[in-house]
Amino acid sequence: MPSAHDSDTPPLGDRLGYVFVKAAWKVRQFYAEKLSEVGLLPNQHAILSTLNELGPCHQKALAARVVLDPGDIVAYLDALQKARYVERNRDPEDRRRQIVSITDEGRELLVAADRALDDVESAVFGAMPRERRALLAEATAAISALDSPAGCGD
Amino acid sequence: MPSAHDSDTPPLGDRLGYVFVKAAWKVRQFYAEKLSEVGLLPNQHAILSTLNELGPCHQKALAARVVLDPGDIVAYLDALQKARYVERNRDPEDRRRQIVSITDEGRELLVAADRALDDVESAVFGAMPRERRALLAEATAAISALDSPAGCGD
DNA sequence: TATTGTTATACTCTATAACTATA
DNA sequence: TATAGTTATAGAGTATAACAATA
Repeated sequence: MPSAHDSDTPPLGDRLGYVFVKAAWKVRQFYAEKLSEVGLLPNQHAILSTLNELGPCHQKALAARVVLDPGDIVAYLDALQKARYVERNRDPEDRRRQIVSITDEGRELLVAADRALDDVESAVFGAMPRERRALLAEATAAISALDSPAGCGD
Repeated sequence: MPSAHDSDTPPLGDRLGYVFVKAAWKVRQFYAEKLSEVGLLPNQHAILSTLNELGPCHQKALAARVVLDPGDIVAYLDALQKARYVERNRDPEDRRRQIVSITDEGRELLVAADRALDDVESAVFGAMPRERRALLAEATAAISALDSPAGCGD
């Protein structure tokens, strides 16, 4: 079998990491589709949700929390600010900084967005047996906690 | 509490889908970093691996299998062909089509790439007990099998 | 098939302004 | 004060990736 794979080259479907990433990509698409119904990108929802959770905060802290490049958050905030979902105000204590806060309109939109996302979550994960869902949560938490795979950062 | 979230707007970290996607993104970055050591992009590895698994096939079939837009696979194949990792030959039975096949050099590179990915896989998932890994594979497969979340495509 | 263009995302580099510390 | 160094933000530019329209 000249072109068949051997044990050194497993099919992509046999790689747990590959199917894991593929499944997550699908979930993300479901999120994105749902969020587009309320006119939000996933990252914009993450920003609104984080602002609502933390309260007003500096752009840098916000970028760190939502794991966005500080150079990229500007455009997201520009769009959200233009639509009046967030406000930016100079910090009077350090005028280099902007304090970003969610507006009442932003909070309204966030509620609608989260309601929509609840549908996705329950559709994707709600059908699973409880133990399977718990396992998935555990496994993802363990992976998120990895700094860099051991034997990978050499 | 004017800015605190209520039950309608859970923190992002409480959404299983969100942490799932975030963990998978991390895994994908590990893959990408490792693959860059052998000079491959993730999609290029997927192409080589698929060609090795399926044998020579048409670009369209290849694109469908690796879930790439037929209009995007061209550039990946151009690069792989230039580096002699794949060959493109006109199908004698339908000279509009190209038959793509992996070369011996391509297969060598694939072996090296897969060996590198094995390191990532074992670092990320190797710590899990075998049964748990199997369950995780099941859970992700179930998600991948979803067409569109029920109650989502209305 | 291939080309072209658009969008989303991610990263890098540079510029500007404002702060801090020190001579 | 003046100067140097740092920080927060902004903007330009590049790269991967997914997708749409058309040749």
